Amino acid sequence: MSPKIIDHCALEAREEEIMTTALEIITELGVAGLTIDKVVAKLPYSKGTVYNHFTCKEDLLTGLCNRSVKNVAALFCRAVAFEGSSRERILAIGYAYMLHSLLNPTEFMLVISAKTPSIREKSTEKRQEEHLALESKLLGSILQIISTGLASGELNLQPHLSPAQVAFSLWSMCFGTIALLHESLDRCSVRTEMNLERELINHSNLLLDGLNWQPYTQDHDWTETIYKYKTQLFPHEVKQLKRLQNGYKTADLKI
Amino acid sequence: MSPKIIDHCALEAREEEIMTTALEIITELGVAGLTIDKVVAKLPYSKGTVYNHFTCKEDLLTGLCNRSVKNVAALFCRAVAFEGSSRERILAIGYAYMLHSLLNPTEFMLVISAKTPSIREKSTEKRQEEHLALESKLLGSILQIISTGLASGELNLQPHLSPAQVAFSLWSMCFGTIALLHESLDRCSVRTEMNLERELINHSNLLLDGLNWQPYTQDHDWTETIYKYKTQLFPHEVKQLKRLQNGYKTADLKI
DNA sequence: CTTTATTTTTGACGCATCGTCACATTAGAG
DNA sequence: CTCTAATGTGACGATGCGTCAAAAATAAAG
Repeated sequence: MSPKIIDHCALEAREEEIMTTALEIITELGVAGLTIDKVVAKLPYSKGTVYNHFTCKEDLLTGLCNRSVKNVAALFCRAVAFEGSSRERILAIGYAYMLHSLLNPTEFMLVISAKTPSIREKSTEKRQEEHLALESKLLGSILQIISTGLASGELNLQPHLSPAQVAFSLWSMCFGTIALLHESLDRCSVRTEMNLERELINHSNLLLDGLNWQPYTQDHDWTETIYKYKTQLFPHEVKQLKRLQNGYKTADLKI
Repeated sequence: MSPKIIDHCALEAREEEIMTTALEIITELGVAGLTIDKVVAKLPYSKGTVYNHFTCKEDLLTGLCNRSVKNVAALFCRAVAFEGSSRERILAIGYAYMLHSLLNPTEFMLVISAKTPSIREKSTEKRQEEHLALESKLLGSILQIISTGLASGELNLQPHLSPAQVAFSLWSMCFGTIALLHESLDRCSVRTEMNLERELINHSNLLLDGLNWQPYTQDHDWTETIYKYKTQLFPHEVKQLKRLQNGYKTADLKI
């Protein structure tokens, strides 16, 4: 009677494998170069099997995007646990977001792509919901820091602002800054002169000063805080990033 | 000798016609539903002619995006000319951006789409450059207001911040806020409760307070300023928006 | 071991869309 | 009217998507 029932674990592993292969192709050929046929060609499975996991190309892209957001969420959790003032921890969130975007430029771009109607329109309801849930998790980390800031008195909200609104401001600020500066990596424009790390910290500090989140920018040595992020909070990621950037440099010299 | 030589004006008019048709299709069927064949079918020209104007679908999308940015630039120019303090004028920029995004949701989405690698990768160098030039124009309007703010003493930049950096912060803040809240139009999530106008004003005010751009949020009646935007600066656009929203409501009721 | 019922995989196929290119059309100069 | 070069046309090959009927795989029952 009872026939082959596939291990749920094995299924998930394969889904992971498909996504990894897709990401390789995207990194190599760009999002536009991604083709289900190419994915299948690189994989020991057939097209039908891939379509058992993802209903269409767009669904696959949303899946990749979600995997990326999961990684961001993990970084955010570490930022929440940073030993320091609440303002140091909220700044660490932005720093984590930035690190992630620099370490995984392809995946970060996917997050933007996935917000695009042409992709949203076609991907599964299920994966859409997963995406929203993951984003809520991100906001959750931010809200957590906000509430400890409120509790400690370092942050005093003006009456017309709710924690959710503040969390949203912080998030959209990070998103906008990173999204717009990311392009400068391979394009020349007004933004070329800009440095993502510096701009993000500046922009964050402006907003946090505006919120009256203490200590103010001028009352604290933020360089030192950032040094702590680099050495204590995200040492592994920073090392990886340096290796990546040196790799690029060497590659450029060879040309 | 000299054969049929097409009027430069006529050429441009036709390009405009193609873009308008494409936009109609996108509004109706979404970006994913856009097909060159569909555009051609709606047009009295053939496919070859369309391909004389745009090298591929993506190039057409970038063209549409640029047309949209041109309209934003026009609104920004009006914001710059607003009679009021420099802070009122810089806030008007964000308000203009928001109005545009609400009035032309399809086109605003296109701006995000056009930043997507899959589209950028394929569109013409020429149109890419045009896009950057247009963005510089937007930043130019912002910079103009910043410099009058500096001249009047209402804005005092901290030494580590350049006007360009401030302009960039303002731009990315607007972009991020609008981009992330725009989705709420047709999706339910944490953000549903949020109101784009209120959030954008809040977020702008936080940032401007952080910059010490006077008058501060609590020292001025911003409700009145926004009333002026609505009645004096962008009366036509606001009226159009109200009509649009009423239209939606009526349409909903019919279902 | 064979049978059977059921799940899973397969890849050829039909369909849609893309972008091209050889040919047709057009408008003015001779 | 004829010739010429710019412009327009749409049939065509190529590519990629998503499906589905058939094949393979699996595990319990006989």
